Amino acid sequence: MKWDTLDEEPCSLSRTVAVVGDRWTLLILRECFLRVRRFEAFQSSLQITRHLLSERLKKLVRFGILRRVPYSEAPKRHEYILTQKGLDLYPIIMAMVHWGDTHMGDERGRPLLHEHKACGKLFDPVMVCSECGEPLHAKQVHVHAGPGQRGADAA
Amino acid sequence: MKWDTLDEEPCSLSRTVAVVGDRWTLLILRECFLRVRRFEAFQSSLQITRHLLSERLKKLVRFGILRRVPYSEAPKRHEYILTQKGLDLYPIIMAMVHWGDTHMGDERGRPLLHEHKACGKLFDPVMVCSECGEPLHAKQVHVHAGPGQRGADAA
DNA sequence: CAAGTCAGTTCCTTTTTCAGACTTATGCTG
DNA sequence: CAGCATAAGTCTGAAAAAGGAACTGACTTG
Repeated sequence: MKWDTLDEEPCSLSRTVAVVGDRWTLLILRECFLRVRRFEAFQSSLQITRHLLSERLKKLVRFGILRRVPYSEAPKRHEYILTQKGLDLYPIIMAMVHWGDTHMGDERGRPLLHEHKACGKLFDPVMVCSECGEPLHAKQVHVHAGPGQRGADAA
Repeated sequence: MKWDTLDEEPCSLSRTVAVVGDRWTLLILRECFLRVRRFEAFQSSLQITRHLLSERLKKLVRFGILRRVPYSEAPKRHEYILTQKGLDLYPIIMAMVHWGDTHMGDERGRPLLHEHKACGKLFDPVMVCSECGEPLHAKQVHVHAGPGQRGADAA
């Protein structure tokens, strides 16, 4: 597998994996959604090596997930803010959190609870069909080749 | 970071990342959802080295995502089938596919189209609140510490 | 009975990752 | 203004993971 051109594969999953398909990147994104924005803050909360953090942040900026915004001119300093493209990763993160809550829990209960400000309740994320609104299950989905297909790929 | 105990972190995202947080594992799961089940089939469609494939399949079986089921006794052969725990990863995969469709597309259009058998239409997956049914956005969610929290973690 | 298939395993090389020290620019403190 | 702190990196050598390719073993098929 040539990981450097994974984002050009005729498979949307591969293209997403090219961006978020490694452990550190997913953990960095978790921190972003928890409103962490600065290099030192990422580093100390994740205990990631500075070298890798630097590299991963650059990659996320290159892919347009984060924007590097100056917050101080005197000593030039920047923070990393989620773009819309980055914010749109939220369902992926929430789906992973929910799966972890459901299948990897321990006796202490879930680590975090999520409140939906719109309705004021604690909730779980549910994935539904955009057309009929019913919850989706793998076995009820049929896959067709789309216009962007080459041979046979994707999920 | 001690990757070998990531599945015991007080953070549901970390625990999920422990299982699916690498590129090969995600691509293997894609194939599973496309009904690939056998060693040779995974290997030839992904071009993964046999060594890594063997290791990843073992890990997925150990975590209870796949079940190794015999399909021939004479020469002992097995296939790898998604368990319920594995099928429940579907929203993660679909969220990734949808993000790829939306943000990593090229001029040829999307590689695959998904039909919901229940309603018969081509659809996109949408993540909604389990309580009010409205689509979820990162900025409308407030996070509270849950009973399983230690210090401060998770998304 | 030679060749092929399936599901791995073994061995060796190359690439990534890790841990920690070093750098650069600046601000704060006495 | 010397000395320490802070933020955001870069550099380096050792350890771990991934890649490539050949090898094994238990059959099956022509």
